[in-house]
Amino acid sequence: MRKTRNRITKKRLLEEFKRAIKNKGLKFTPQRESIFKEIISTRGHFEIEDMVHKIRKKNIPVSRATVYRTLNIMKELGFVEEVIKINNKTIYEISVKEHHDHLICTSCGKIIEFHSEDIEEIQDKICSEHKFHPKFHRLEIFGLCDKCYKRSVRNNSKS
Amino acid sequence: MRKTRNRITKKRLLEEFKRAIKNKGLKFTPQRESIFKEIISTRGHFEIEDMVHKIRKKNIPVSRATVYRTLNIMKELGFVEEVIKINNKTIYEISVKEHHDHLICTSCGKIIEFHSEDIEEIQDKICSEHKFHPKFHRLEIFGLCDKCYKRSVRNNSKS
DNA sequence: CTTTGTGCAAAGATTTTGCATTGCG
DNA sequence: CGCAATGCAAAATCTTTGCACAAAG
Repeated sequence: MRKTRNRITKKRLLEEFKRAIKNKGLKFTPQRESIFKEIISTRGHFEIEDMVHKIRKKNIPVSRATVYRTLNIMKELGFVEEVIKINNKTIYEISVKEHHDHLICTSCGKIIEFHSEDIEEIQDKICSEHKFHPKFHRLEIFGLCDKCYKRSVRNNSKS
Repeated sequence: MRKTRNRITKKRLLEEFKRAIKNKGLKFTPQRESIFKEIISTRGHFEIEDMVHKIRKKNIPVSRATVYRTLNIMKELGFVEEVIKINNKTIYEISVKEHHDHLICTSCGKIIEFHSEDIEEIQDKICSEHKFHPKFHRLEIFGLCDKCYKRSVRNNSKS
């Protein structure tokens, strides 16, 4: 939904990234550009190996080392927020995109994104109660999507 | 607060773990017992190396391999919920303990735990809207604790 | 041109695994 | 005793780093 708006945002993000890189006296290389684009389009959910291969397919030579180094720069510059690993799968969060949270199916890995203004408000309240200064958050609800849930109910009744 | 109640819970948890292990035809060894205890007492926030050393200090021989293997068993049995890594730091969540969420200071690593019934309720609503069947969730708010926040304000005004 | 970036391969770090031995039940 | 668990060391992963060469500005 709202594809157009999304594309504009991506373009703008890339520009911001370019500016930030240069401001720091660093260089804007094809590698950094394509890595950044990949991260945006995968919304931060990707695996290093895949990213390397995808970028190489676009005829931009890139090494794992460069991906790691670029990710670190992006972290420093604040373009990606945090790195977590869930079962060897690296997940980065893009800071500038509209915030959303995740429903994650532990069976098939499906990720459903959602956003709740109510939750955001409560969080702000909690933070101020604890004198905590939030930068970003991550809310993940793990469970079964409807499909997997139904399958598991079927299987359990057998055992 | 409520230390006593806490200790009872730990003991009960250990009993449950023992039962579950045996039910599966597995063996309840000193290693597994001490690993389980460690996880409970650190509330899932620990590093593998530290755990190995702590347990060895109690004169129970243990290897990293055993810790990893035990963690996998505990995951299968549902005693720990998920494994995430934040900057090379492994965090496990104990499923049975009272649920709580985290405020995590990205500067000093301090973790403040909190619980909000309001958030739980909203989550349930969201899940049912998406036909999602939650098993557990994780809410982490990253930011700066008051101390680090004040320090960063001071430093920024210099640059 | 100068300085930073890149790839490669080696080094580190973390986690898993095969195998001989130990020990719970 | 028998089967599972353990420790060790080797292997498999994942990530970082040193260095020589390439390329952005």
